[in-house]
Amino acid sequence: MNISNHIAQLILDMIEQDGGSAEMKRNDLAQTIGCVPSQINYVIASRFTPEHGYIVESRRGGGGYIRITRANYNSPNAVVMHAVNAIGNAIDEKSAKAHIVNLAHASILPVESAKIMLAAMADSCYHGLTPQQRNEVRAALLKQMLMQTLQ
Amino acid sequence: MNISNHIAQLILDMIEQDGGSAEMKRNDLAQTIGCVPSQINYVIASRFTPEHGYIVESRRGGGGYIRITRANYNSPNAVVMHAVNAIGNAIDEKSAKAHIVNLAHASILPVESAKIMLAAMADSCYHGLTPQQRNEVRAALLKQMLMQTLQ
DNA sequence: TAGTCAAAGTCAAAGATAGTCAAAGTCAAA
DNA sequence: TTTGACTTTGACTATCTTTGACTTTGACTA
Repeated sequence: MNISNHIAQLILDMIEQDGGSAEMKRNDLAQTIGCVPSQINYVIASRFTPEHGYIVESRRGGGGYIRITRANYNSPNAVVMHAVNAIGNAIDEKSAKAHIVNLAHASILPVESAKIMLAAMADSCYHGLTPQQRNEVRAALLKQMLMQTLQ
Repeated sequence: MNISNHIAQLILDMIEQDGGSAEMKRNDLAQTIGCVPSQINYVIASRFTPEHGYIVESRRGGGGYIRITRANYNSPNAVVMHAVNAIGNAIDEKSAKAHIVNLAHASILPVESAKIMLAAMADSCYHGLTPQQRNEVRAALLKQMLMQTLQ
């Protein structure tokens, strides 16, 4: 068993115990497991992504922490998760908006929420970026926003 | 829990108790908490800014004090427009989130909307961009989303 | 008015965390 | 054997907090 799987399992256990979320100090966790701190980042980046249904927040400095929250996965949420997984790591304005409109149309997203997300998908917001960058940032944003609605 | 959070919580409680404002002696507060006086300044500078919706007044010398007041609002649209104007063409994650939390706290933004916007402000969404680009795109996005809520 | 003391303000250094990135290692499949 | 995906490592960076020396301001008294 490699170390990364071990770390992931520990985090999963913490989330389970804590009823849906886990908060930890990166250095402490690395210490108890016996790995370099940055490996925690690797594990999070590879196994606790929005596609996997997790939201990650963190803070540096004294009192810093990493918090991982699992979106709860009931049936309306499954549709959103499906969309999140379909987005990939880049998406153009039209496709992004189509996803949002679909979810709103299916009454899975409140109209208010959909409007805000639509506003954030407009190409005009991404002035100064290459088309490639735009699409990548847009995908990241859309996924984060959609995940947020599952909280 | 770090000391700064503790100080912030105390101040918040005082404001709550006093119905919107709190007045204190910096040295006394530092004494009771057990920190150096200048840490009070740090907490105020990082958590009780105008962006967070607070007004801070103070006076040195004998009988000196620090007074922190939660700003009160009248016309919701005006407040949003004020925020939009204050954002300028670049903003960092902390300030952006402060604005949103502030508007939500003043019941100008529904919690749902605020959550979505907060998700979109996270630095992690802007992977691959320079700090400058991040702040510019973030500002554009936040303004677009806030404008969207105007009625 | 000048001097003294009692506040609060400023700022930079040190400390405490977490993040990024690229190089090197591992291992299984082609 | 080569290749490529995945993992491990550590040097370097970014951010947030804590501390204390020094400065500025205001009130009061001689």
